[in-house]
Amino acid sequence: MMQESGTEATSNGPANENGGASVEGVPREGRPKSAAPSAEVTAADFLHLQQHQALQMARQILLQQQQQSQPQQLQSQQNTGRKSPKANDKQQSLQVPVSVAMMTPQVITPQQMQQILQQQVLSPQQLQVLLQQQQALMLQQQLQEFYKKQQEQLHLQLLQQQQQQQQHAGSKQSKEQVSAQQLAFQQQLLQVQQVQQQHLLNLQRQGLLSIQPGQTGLPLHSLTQGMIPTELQQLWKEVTNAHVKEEHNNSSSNNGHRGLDLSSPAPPKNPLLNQHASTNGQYMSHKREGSTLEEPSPHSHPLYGHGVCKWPGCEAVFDDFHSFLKHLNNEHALDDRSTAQCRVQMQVVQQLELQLAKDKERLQAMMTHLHVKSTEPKATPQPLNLVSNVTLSKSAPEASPPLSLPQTPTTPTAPLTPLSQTHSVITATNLHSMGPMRRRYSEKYNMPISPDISQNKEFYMNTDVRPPFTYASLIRQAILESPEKQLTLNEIYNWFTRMFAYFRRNAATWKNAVRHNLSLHKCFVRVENVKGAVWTVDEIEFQKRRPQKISGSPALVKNIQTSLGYGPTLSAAFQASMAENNIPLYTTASIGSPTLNSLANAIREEMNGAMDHGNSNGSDSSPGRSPLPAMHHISVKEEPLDPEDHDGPLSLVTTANHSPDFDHHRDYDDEQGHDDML
DNA sequence: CCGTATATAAACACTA
DNA sequence: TTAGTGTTTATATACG
Repeated sequence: MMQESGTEATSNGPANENGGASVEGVPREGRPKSAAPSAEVTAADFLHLQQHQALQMARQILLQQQQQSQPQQLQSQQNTGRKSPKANDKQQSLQVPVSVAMMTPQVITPQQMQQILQQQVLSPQQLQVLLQQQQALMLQQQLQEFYKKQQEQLHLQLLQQQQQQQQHAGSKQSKEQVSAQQLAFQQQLLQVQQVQQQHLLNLQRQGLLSIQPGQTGLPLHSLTQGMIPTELQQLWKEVTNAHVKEEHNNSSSNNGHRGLDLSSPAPPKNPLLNQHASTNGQYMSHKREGSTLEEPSPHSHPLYGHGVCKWPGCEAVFDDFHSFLKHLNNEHALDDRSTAQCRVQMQVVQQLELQLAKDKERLQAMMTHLHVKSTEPKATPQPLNLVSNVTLSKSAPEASPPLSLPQTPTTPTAPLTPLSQTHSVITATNLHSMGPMRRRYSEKYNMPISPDISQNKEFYMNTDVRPPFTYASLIRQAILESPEKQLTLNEIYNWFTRMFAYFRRNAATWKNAVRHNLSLHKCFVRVENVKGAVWTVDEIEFQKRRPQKISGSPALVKNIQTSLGYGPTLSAAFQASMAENNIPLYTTASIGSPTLNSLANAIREEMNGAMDHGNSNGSDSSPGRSPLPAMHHISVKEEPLDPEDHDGPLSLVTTANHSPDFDHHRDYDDEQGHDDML
């Protein structure tokens, strides 16, 4: 296992080495990473373009629906997307997203392929490339079909709605119904989007777009998340308005979107439902070896469908299953070619899994975003502006404006921190194989965590992302959150699984870790109980060990200890959460969250106990602020770069509530690119 | 390079 | 005997 994590950590690294240099990351980035070329902009723009087209399409349909006059001209909209200034070389592909098959590579007939293979004109590597191209081309063709179907479905659905609306023009329509309809519509859009992503994927695989794993995540993701929600919202508004105006009844419209399985969930307005669904989806993804692909059965074969051999690059037709089997054994026996093809297929699967993970994340983000939106309007726009300001004005010498912009929109959705983490994780390798939580929060101050704990909480509860806290921190929090400040081991387990999707798998591993931590750290005290034993937290011990951690930097320790008192690991998390709660989006959003409050209290307690001088702490009425000044101290002394960071948030606190987040966010992204943050 | 902190794995003991 | 709980040791990694 450990070995795994090691390699994974490495693979995670590439996420953003360059970004890491931005603020505080510079000094300690010793981790291995792959280079981070700069093709991302192109890829990102490409995706952007595709999304744009999807939206265009949707708009078109909407227009149609509302005006009921103009004919559909979806295809004509295809080339209206924007182009990246840097993407000149790729513009060709960018401009023809839907008809990529027209691009250079030509589809080779099975016979030709066989010939090529048999004559061994090509090296294995060349074969791979060729196969990839062929696969991509075929996929693209399929995708085109799918596109059409999607469009038709969308159209059909909307037409149905119109009809229903007309039919029931007299009756009244509940908002739930409207939203259900909208969701259905959204599902369709999502599907389109997914297809487009697959499309992009194909291009990547084909080598037409070179995107490094580490890079894709950030730009692509930020783009997708950034753009879709906002624009979707607009679309929905349009839809809503139209509906409201016409006052039609579409009670059964929900059924109109039966199109693809994805739309089935179509939850009326309950975000929890959505989250649940997505959570399940994540679970599904864990069983990767599972039934995602076709399962062999006595009468059918995964490589045999509709009378055609589905071996990559082979489309041989067979009337008879047995002849297919014969073919399979003869033509696709174990040899270099098959091995190479198998490797290619593995890559394909990997990519798809990666894509799936991304899409899941996006879905989650969208859900979260929508949920948030209901309670907290206009989260998206604000951060956006502020971010750019903050980023540009202060710490972000390296922050590329174009990137920071698209990034921001995502923020409100998925927790800043986690989101970025997710980026790296998902992008770099896969969700499940992250390295150990090495990254301690000793970098404390730059704990970007999320602005709103409740959001973070939700995020971690539903997203299979490793929380950026140490086991000790988590255990402590679990215990402190409990009414009696004591928990049994099993209760601690339950807390972990309840609060973090990540801990719903690999139970043996993390449970062992929990036990290990309980035993290892003096701060966890086992108390015999009537019915067994419970674990409690010895705060004094807990705080004791922090100085030790920091002791690494002798000169600073004093200052840190006195002014901060809190340790990197544990309180770091809390600090961050606190800080972010109070400072950023907090004012409005966080109030409702009990967890938040308890957390804040815990932190405050911790701070009070720990901060001897209390100057930083005492002066603050708000729990969130105290950490920051302290952090400032540290940063000034320990890391020259950080001050800027936190100066920013600090100064901004008074002025703008949202900006700090993003500042952090950016940092965090960098951080997380390198590591897991634990 | 070293020490510390953490994560992970695993062996082992104890107990219900 | 088994599963759960605790303890302990070993190893790897990140970081100061």
